[in-house]
Amino acid sequence: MVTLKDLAKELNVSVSTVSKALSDSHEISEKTKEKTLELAKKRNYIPNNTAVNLRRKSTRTIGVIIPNIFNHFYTKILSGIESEAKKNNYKTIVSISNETLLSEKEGLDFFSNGSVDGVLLAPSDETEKLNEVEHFFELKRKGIPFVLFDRYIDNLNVDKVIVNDLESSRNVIQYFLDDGRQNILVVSLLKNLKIGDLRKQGALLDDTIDLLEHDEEIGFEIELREKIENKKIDAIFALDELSGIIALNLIRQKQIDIPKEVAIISFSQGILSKYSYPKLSIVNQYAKEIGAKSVELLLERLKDNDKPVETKMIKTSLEFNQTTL
Amino acid sequence: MVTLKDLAKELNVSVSTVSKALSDSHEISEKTKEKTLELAKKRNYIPNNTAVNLRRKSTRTIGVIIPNIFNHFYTKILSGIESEAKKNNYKTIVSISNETLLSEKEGLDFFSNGSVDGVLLAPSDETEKLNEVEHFFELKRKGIPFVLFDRYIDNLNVDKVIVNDLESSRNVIQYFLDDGRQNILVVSLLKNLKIGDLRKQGALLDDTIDLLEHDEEIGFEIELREKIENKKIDAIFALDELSGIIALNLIRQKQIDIPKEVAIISFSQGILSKYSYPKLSIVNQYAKEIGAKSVELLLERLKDNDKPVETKMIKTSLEFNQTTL
DNA sequence: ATGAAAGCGCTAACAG
DNA sequence: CTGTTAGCGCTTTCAT
Repeated sequence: MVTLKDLAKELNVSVSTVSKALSDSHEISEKTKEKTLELAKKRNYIPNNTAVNLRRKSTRTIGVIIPNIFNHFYTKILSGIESEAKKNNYKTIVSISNETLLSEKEGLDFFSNGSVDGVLLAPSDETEKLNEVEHFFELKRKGIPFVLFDRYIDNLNVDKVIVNDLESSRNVIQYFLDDGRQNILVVSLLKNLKIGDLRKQGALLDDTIDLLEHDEEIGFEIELREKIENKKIDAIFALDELSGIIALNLIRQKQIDIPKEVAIISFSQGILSKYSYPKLSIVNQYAKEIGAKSVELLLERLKDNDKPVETKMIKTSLEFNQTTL
Repeated sequence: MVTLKDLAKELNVSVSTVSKALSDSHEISEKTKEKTLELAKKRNYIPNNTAVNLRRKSTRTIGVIIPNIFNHFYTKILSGIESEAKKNNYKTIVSISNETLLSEKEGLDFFSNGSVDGVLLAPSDETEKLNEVEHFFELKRKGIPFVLFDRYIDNLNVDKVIVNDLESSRNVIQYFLDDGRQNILVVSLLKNLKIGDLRKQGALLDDTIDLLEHDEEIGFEIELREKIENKKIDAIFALDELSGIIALNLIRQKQIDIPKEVAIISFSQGILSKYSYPKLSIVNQYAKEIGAKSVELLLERLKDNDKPVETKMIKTSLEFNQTTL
């Protein structure tokens, strides 16, 4: 590894001269700058990031804790975070909690030790279910700037980016009703998740609406099959993509006509629903925006730690597809 | 931020005593250790990672450059990398190249400045197509340990983890032939990609086998539709998941019986094919293993930079599904 | 225009 | 058992 010292020695100048020359300081003569630049290039000099960070007391890096990397929704958020961060000359470092509380805590510990300037975080399933939130409060106590996205935690007074789930759900149901559909079934694989709560609340607009929720795919499919066989249903609203796809496939398997006999709409972020046949109509969540907004909020917080806490809401949109509606 | 110095002052001992006490050194008395630990906890002391890294000249961090985070194959690899790294007490930092040469280079630059101990890298589409590989050789010249995975680069003498694409393809075709299928169509959306080359090579076992490749979904679908209408086909082998799904949906749309009239097998990593209807039969690529093996190779390289370069091959497996075969 | 020196927070060799 | 000191590589203030 070649350091400033090495260059200085070879150029017969001091370390500080080299440092200034490389950062194009006006204090240094053009001639010296030239020579220095040339040698730096020749020797493949790269500033040691660790040393720079230590000196600057900033890393220009954002830590991201994400529950699940197999969920297209989160990869899209991640991609939004990445590009917004890059735009602002920040790097991103990702820790995947795999929906476990332990991993989430480990990730936070790692991020708390000066590796990053701030943290973007979506709590894991487990964290939500156990409602174990002490580590978030501790993070705050430690004074580490962070932004919560997608999922939320009660009473935690930090910057947040959320989605208008409740309202979106209402809109979907209203759409079905306006379309003359009377026997609506709401399905979900989000049992016990806070995020599911809001969607559910919005969906159960009146008591004619039936609900089937489960926390596991196989069981869900079995129960759904029964429901479809035993009950008249003319519309299905899936609160998550997976239950939407499973419902779609089941309906097709039963040779039930979509959308004439049963219409389907699902919360989704695109990948499974895009390549399903027929294509699902979806409630699009603009995951990229969620990521970008989170970065934005964090950078503002980094600039001014005293500014009042903010909550940004990202609106969903209904994306109709005539083959399922 | 609370530092060793702060603790030392408050405890009326030297910085080094505190440092040693916190790392449970045998040189320090139990009493001092206790007191120190207590205060550290009370003051929420966290060692500054940047300083530790600078001092140790190691970051215990692996940099990963991945072409595409929306591809389930890569997220699976990433997950394999993450857990294997964690197991070895290494952290992971991810840079997404979005299949562009520029991003890939930027990622490498960032990783070259001491932020990571070594790099895991899958070249982007663009890099492969342009065959622009100078930056890899430069990385090697800089002496940064790295491992190539999934995609490969000619003449680049580094550790590699690859998949036995060629052989797998041959096996699939052989399976079709043994099954009495005569009119096999090979489809692909991997046009111009090296990885596609090997699969193609293996698939075009004899000249009765027809090929349709494209680099874009819409065009692919149009041509495929024509093919299916004009030609007798009793088996389709898709060299990538997307073309597989598109073919599947098209066949279903045409009311052609699967698998009686047409059988389908596709290269895949699970997500789209798992939730397709009917489920696709696939060539599974064991993406997690690819990730884990890459980490393994890198850690070995980190330990001994002089050990001979290695290439690990991860074997695929055929996963049959009676509804498509 | 250049250099000396201090210091970011930590570890570790060495001294006491 | 504890402390002193040097130094990781860099930036920056303050001489010169």
